[in-house]
Amino acid sequence: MILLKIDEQLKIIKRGVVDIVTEEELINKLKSGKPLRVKLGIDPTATEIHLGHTVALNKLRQFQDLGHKAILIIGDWTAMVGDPTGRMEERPYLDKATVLKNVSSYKQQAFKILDKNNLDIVYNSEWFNKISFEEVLKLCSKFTLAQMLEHESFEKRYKEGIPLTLLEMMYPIMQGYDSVVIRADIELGGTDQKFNVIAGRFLQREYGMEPQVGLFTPILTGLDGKNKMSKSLKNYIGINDKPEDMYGKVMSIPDELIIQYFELLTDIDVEKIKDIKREINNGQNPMEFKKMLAYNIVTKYIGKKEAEFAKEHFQKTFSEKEIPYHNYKYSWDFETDEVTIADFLKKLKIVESNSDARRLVEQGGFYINDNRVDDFKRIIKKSEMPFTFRAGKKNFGIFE
RNA sequence: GGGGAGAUUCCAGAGCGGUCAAAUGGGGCAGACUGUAAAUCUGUUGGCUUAUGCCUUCGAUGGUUCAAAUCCAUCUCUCCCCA
Repeated sequence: MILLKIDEQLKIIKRGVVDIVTEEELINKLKSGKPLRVKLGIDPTATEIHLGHTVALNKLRQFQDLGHKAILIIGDWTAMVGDPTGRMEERPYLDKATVLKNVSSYKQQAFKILDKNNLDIVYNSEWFNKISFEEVLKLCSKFTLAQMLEHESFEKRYKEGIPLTLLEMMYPIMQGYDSVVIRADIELGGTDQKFNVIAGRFLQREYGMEPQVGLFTPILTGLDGKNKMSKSLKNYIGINDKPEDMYGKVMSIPDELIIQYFELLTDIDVEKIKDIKREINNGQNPMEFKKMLAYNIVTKYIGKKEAEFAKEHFQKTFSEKEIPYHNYKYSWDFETDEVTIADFLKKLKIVESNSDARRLVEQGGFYINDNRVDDFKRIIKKSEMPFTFRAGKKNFGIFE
């Protein structure tokens, strides 16, 4: 693989990157002409990768395409500890079985973005299972409390009197040690990873290595337009989402996020994105661009055919107010031929309790065959099939 | 090791013997409006065969009382100050 010229590489590398520590070191590393070892760590704390994760994954892919060596660290060990970054409370300690379960699905999802060929996948349990306590102490001796408190999350928690354990403070050290073990030249991460990445630089230096360069991508804002995209806040778009859901979720983002999403989640040319920005500012309906964005994202992560489908689905559902019941087919799966609304909704996992169901009905959010149901005591009969139902805005389907 | 403060429903945070399923705000959900945007407004937000009824909930366990989130004891956890 022949590497591109340095300035051409830099142009690609720097797209969507908000900070480099340091650019000068990066250039020097590129000048060596050798493929660089580019590290990205992901902790399998949940089963699903969402678009927030893909920002850095995309960047890693770009390095692969440039001929560098991608090293994906699966933090099966660090996942148990949990990254305390940005957290105001201790994360529940994940058990090994859960983590292992997450690992396999993570890998499958990561391959949607990464090139399998030029990729090393390593688990940090490989070294953390073996590390001696002596070595751990040695690592700890490199850091002072004051250094740790430079970490904003730690300082904040400390100052506000919120519990902060030593275990959590070990996290940056562990992540840094990963870089030492795999001899990373570059580490990718969101800006929130700065402290952890810099800890890696620090440790590498202590171990007599040239420090890695930190390359930071912005944090993708979630669907609520306020917080970072995360599973726990339920403001995410999953990489395994159904095409129509992915499309729909993109359509539901606040307008202010459109440009950010274009920049971080699509391969659309930077100049083109600037044009879009200008047009929106000139009063063009942002919805049109949002549709384009949604189409692009679905195409990229799922496929063109699915994107077409999702687009049509959206058009029908929301623009023409025709609810596509037929896309969600159900068969009569109840124990009896007659069920109450509460049982119906509980079985479909739309509500969790009878009270919940009652509320939904009382508030006018339940429809059968497009007729609002006011009577909570109404019985749904198998003989009514086929019929359509709708509960709130997001849940609907047809029984046939 | 010593002293002090605290643990409340999804979150923050009131309540400090009955009127407490527990104020208020945030979040969630539903409705109106709309571009499944934002903003706004309204309702709702423990559970139960809807009942001015019952059950479970205010860190845990025991106790006092006709009655406890509220008082007492012990325990667990957290924060602060001093060593």
